[in-house]
Amino acid sequence: MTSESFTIGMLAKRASVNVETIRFYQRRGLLVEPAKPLQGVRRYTDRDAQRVRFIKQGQKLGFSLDELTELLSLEDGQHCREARDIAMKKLASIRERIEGLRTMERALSDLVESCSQNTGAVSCPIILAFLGSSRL
Amino acid sequence: MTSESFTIGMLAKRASVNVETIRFYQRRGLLVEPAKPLQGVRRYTDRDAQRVRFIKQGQKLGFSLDELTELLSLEDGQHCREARDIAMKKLASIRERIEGLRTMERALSDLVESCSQNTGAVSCPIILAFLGSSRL
DNA sequence: ATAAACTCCGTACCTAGGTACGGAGGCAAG
DNA sequence: CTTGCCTCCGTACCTAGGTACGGAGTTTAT
Repeated sequence: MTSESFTIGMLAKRASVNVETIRFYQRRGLLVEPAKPLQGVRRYTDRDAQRVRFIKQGQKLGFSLDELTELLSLEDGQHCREARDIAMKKLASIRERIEGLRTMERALSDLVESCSQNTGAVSCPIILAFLGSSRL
Repeated sequence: MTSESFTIGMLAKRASVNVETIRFYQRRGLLVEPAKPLQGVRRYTDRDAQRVRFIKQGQKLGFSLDELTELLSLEDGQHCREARDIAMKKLASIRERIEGLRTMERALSDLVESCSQNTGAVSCPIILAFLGSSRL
């Protein structure tokens, strides 16, 4: 049922990306550009579509294209330790980002709250907080 | 103690940014470029330094330069409700980002764990998970 | 067989938030 | 009065991850 090979436009459709994205990945070295036949256009296979989906999937998990290039070099599934190391590093950085955002969240929600209690409108606590960098 | 006015280089130093950043903010409309005297160079005051620090402070809280432009228009402290609305929107988007990251964190830590249990190295679960997009 | 649709290829453009460069003029100290 | 920073100004460049454009060749459908 899976067709043998298809054009770049079909590949893009199968992987739910733009044709330009495919070309961009080729330029970035994430995908190999198949040789162009003397007559006709380049042909792609399911493996290419799978690779593009791999990239998109990885991006959803927060991996950069550089990191995905690294992961793709382990494609054969025989480098579990390396893949795990990359994933663990990414996990650590995600946890850091969560912590940073939580700090922002606390500071900001404190500000919003003090703003709500600010009757009379003498001066807005948010503006004050930004101007005086002592807190935050 | 506070000097009356100073040059762009001094302003940059006081606000802990590069001179180019000051100029960039002027181009973006976050800072007003003072008129250039016929003789000599432009002069800046403590208010300018305060404004730059406001921007840097806001960035730390996750505000974009566009949002800070908006906040700076409320500088007089008399628009508490508007400032609070902006802050609340930002708070909501920060909470969304935290949720997204937490989803990534769970998925990745599951992968790392299954990787650790993968003795024999038949095929790496991380690679498999990326290839088959069914899970995640 | 011809028009529509698609591919190929290079290049330019986009957001965000700056950084870097280079020449011309100003300014202050020795 | 000259050496050596500093300012001014425009423009180009950077990362990340693409998107858009345009002309020429190819393929497909009618």
